[in-house]
Amino acid sequence: MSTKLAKPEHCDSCPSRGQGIFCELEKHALDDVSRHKVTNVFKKGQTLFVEGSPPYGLYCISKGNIKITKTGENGKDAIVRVATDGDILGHRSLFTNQSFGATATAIEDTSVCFVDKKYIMTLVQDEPSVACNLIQKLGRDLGASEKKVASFSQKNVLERTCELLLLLNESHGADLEDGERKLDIVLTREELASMVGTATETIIRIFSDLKKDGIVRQQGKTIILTDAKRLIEFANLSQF
Amino acid sequence: MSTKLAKPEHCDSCPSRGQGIFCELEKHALDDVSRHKVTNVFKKGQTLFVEGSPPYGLYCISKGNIKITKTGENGKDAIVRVATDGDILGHRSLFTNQSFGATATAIEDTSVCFVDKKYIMTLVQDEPSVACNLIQKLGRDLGASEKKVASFSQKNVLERTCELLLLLNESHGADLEDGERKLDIVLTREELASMVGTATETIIRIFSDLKKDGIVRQQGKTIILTDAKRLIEFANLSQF
DNA sequence: TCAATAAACTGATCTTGCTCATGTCTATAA
DNA sequence: TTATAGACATGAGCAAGATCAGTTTATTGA
Repeated sequence: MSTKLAKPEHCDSCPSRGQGIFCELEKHALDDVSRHKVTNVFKKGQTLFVEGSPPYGLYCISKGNIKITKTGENGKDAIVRVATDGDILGHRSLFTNQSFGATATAIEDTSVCFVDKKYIMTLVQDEPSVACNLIQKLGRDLGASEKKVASFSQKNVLERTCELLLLLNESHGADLEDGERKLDIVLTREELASMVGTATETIIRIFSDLKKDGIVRQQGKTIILTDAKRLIEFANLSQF
Repeated sequence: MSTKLAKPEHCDSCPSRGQGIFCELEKHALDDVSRHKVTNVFKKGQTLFVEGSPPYGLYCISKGNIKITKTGENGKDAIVRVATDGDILGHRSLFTNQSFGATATAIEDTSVCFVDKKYIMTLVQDEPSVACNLIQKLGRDLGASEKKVASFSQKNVLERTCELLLLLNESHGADLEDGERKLDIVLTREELASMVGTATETIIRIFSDLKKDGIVRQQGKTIILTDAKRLIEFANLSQF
């Protein structure tokens, strides 16, 4: 990881400007947000916060990827969500006055802005657009989560794996020549397994099958979807 | 179902007053909400809305229970959530401008108030307390949903079943003599199965085991938890 | 640059829970 | 009352996927 991550001095120049919850704010209001934030770069593997601890504010991802995990009794982690550019973290716990329900860990070097709890609370009161964007973010997260719950009830591991690849395609996919799609996120087999809710060995087996069938291929650690259409069939999807 | 459900003329006299998103509104503002709502009683089995259709407003449950289901390719339903007194429905789709991601069906005769989309949107803009309560509701729902995702990844069917019973205890439990807890919601084995994400036969087997072990018993259709402590052990829970 | 460690992979075996088949019980309607 | 349907229950066999054990291939770091 030699990518140098800039520490944007102002939200205006944030790589994720336009996607965050502050995107509709007027200039002077955004200036104010800028003054109240602190930017930090979290190295791959570093944790932003840990399950069970109380939230002190809101985390906005400027550039990078963060995994949100819940640890089970057995010690195995479940990745419930991956947050990327423009996504926010800690909002759920912050407004429900609960301690963090999950742990946030950087998957790669990621620059994150932190906004103090007190400030963000008043901002939500004063700026309806921020509240609305927050509601939208939460709504989308909830929708994604409930879809996941349904998948667990109704689909087998292969179907869930293909579904995950399609979701990663939506969030991290980039066009390649030949209509191929490159997933701009590096995940280990273990991480993929704990996103799908299966054993690492099972994910490995499924991936070798998908490679044999010419549906995915790999360029180093990067996954490339060569045949997204067949992936949709495999995932057994209706509405998307 | 001979229970006569009142149609409250004013939100002030709503059985779920104090739990809803309007609970912090001043009298005149609540009067205004009352004027903009329509109350309906949905008979057991009736649907409020169907997966895929567009939302026209917000549903507030006055009294009763509604199941939120997603239907899979196989035709089997997954119950992703049960909404009860004071809960709202349709908020997720309403603010994300998506069509309904799931179907809402009355589990029992339930009285539901409907508030028009346009009105609720302006209300969220004008009344920070409504926005905040909405954020909180969404946050709690998201927390519950992500906990469910983790359970699917990490727990077996028995553990998930016990976890469900404990959740139902939180939301629908009432004290009985001898420290027993009565679950004030009637669910078929099939419904329980689609909440846990397993086959109906499996839930039946697990319930007969739990009965044999003296952990639950039944009074007609009503489930009674006789030994909640052992249920917690069975569910393999850490934080609750 | 080589040792140490982590990640990726493969095969064999075992377990959980699904499916299918069949039967009982209970409620509701004719 | 009996017919019919839906919910509940139980057994047997099977399959998906977990676990365990071992090998190979990348990464890292001193």
